Amino acid sequence: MMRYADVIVPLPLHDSYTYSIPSALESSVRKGCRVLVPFGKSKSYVGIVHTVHTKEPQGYEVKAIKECLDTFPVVTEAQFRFWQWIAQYYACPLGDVMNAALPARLKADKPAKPSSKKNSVATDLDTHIYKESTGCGFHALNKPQQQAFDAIRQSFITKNVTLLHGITSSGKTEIYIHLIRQALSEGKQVLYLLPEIALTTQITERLRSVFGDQMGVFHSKFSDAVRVAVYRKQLSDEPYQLVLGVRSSVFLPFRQLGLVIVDEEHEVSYKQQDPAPRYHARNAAIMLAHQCGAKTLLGTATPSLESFQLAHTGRYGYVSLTTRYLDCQLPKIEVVDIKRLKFQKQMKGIFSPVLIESIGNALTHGEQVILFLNRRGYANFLMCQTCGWVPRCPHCDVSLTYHKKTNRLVCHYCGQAYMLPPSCPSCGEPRLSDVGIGTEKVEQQIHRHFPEATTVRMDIDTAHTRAAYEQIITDFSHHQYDILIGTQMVTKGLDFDNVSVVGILDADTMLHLPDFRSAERTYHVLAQVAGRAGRRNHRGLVVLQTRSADSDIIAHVVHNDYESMFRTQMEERRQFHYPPFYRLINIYLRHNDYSRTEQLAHELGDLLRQTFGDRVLGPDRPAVARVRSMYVRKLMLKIEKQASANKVRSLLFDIQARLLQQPSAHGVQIYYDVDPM
DNA sequence: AGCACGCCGACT
DNA sequence: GTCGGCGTGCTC
Repeated sequence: MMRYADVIVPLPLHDSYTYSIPSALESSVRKGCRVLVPFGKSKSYVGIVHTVHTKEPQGYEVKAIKECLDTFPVVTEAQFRFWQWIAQYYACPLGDVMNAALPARLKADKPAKPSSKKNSVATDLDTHIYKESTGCGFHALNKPQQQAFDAIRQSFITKNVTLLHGITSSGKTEIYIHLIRQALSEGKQVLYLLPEIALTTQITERLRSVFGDQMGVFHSKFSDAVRVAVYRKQLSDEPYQLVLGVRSSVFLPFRQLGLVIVDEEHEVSYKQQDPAPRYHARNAAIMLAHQCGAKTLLGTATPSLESFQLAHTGRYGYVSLTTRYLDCQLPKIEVVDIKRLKFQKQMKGIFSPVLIESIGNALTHGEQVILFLNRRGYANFLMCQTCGWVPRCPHCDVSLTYHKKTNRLVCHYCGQAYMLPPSCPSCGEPRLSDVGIGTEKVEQQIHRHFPEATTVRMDIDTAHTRAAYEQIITDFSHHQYDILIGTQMVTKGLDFDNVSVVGILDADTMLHLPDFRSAERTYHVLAQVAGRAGRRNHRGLVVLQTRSADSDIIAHVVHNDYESMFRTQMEERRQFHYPPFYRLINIYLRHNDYSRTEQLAHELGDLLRQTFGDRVLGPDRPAVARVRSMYVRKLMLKIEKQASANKVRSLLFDIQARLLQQPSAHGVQIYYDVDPM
């Protein structure tokens, strides 16, 4: 009897495609193998065999599989289960999941380039694989750590997920190391997840010194060849027992997964924005662990409200660690009311007198300083002082950021750079003034106040590659620079011994973003930045400049009072129907015609309201209402947490189908962002 | 997502 | 008369 294969192709298509299996390939084609299939008039794709069956398809002419690329499956049964969950929960096609899950070279129809490339693969790997494990060594737990370790083990007896809430410098990594060692000794595999920019050489080397060649590293900045090599090794009979990786490492094959560690679990960068699948790596990791019968440890100094809430209600285990390593004190946080100082004309540009004095003190004592400002570039934007005209990106509907060094206007959304107009195109005024501050301007003003100080900037512009990023960190920790000026990037678990002062230049922009999470995020970021200050036996100082000196959040940060922040924020979330009490689904609608976009968005809104009533918000213009010349509208759905996610999804798909039936809905794209950040 | 097919404007 | 613009519709 003729055999057929349902194949997943790496395209955003909802249907599965059925091909006939030529008799010559009958023995090799099975579930999880890659096959080369013709698709359309002239193209071929590498797809993954999903099902093999004998049911002859009706209504179209079946094409045959051209080639089978594997003798053994490259996607395991467990991975299929996980793919299916991602596709269903995040409302996206399996093809999108396949795209995210497999390194590019596994999806290429030509095998990796021969000989010359092979060498570079080998050297690439060598740089990431150390010789031998140095065994246990320079790593006994202190008493609080040992207690936390025991409590986590105890908690895992009854809970699948445990939250480790440990303040900065409490030595969470040591605890992870002991848990990993424990799991490995039981023959189990461990996945250790870190946010992209927290996966530095520092942490890699630390773990490498303990686990040697039992550990593999999976980073998106590694070459595709290295990623394929790690993927293949995980499929082999001798997989890495420990994988240290970024969010996409949840898609690696595991045989005996026993423990997943999600470090910095509160990090919003775990949630993928674009493209689909828009998955949350922390939540996906919890599901992966669940499907594999493994345990999950969430670690952070500042838990997300979601995780803390689940720990609070007993769904997750909860272990806290409140003692700092080597008893180094938490820094002193001095709040500076820049609104008042501005009024009294005491501000020295963007610096308060206190900050200037503290920086000066640190420098004379040979200590280092970190200045934090969550905006890169020179100025926020330019504005014509006469008519108020502001340069905007013609493709993306956001204002352009002025970069002084290159004398260009840059769209921070699509990356496009523009020449400065010689005069205001709207009224002809020859001078445009800059509004707001960016890291570039901070650096310039620092040079004015401290001409002898050496400075380095860390933001996407200076640290766009992993190497550049690592270089800045290394140079700064070797005191090649006195002052580090940076965006969010400087907040990520970096430990510099010699930093005595941290300046937060403007806590307000973050706090006033039009986003229900802005208060929580501000707390996370400020608490993490503050944790960078302080040396062994030497209390650090944080100068926190703000226009909202009397706001709750600032007080919570100053008193290191997570629980009050939690209570205050939870009350707001409850009142305004936000997570963790409600589940959010953003529905995006995209079209290249302005009025059609507007009209269809309203029609979709009406259809949604017929089913979901006032759980529907919008349509609204999203923060960026036009991307690459497509108009975008956003609707938001707020669903009670206890409602069935499957029911909601099928209702959504019904409504989408009804809208797309109309001839006027031609050329419209609809996509979902489940649990948006 | 590609890629071909198709139906209208400016060229040899 | 034909070349080519990119709108639209399909891919097992």
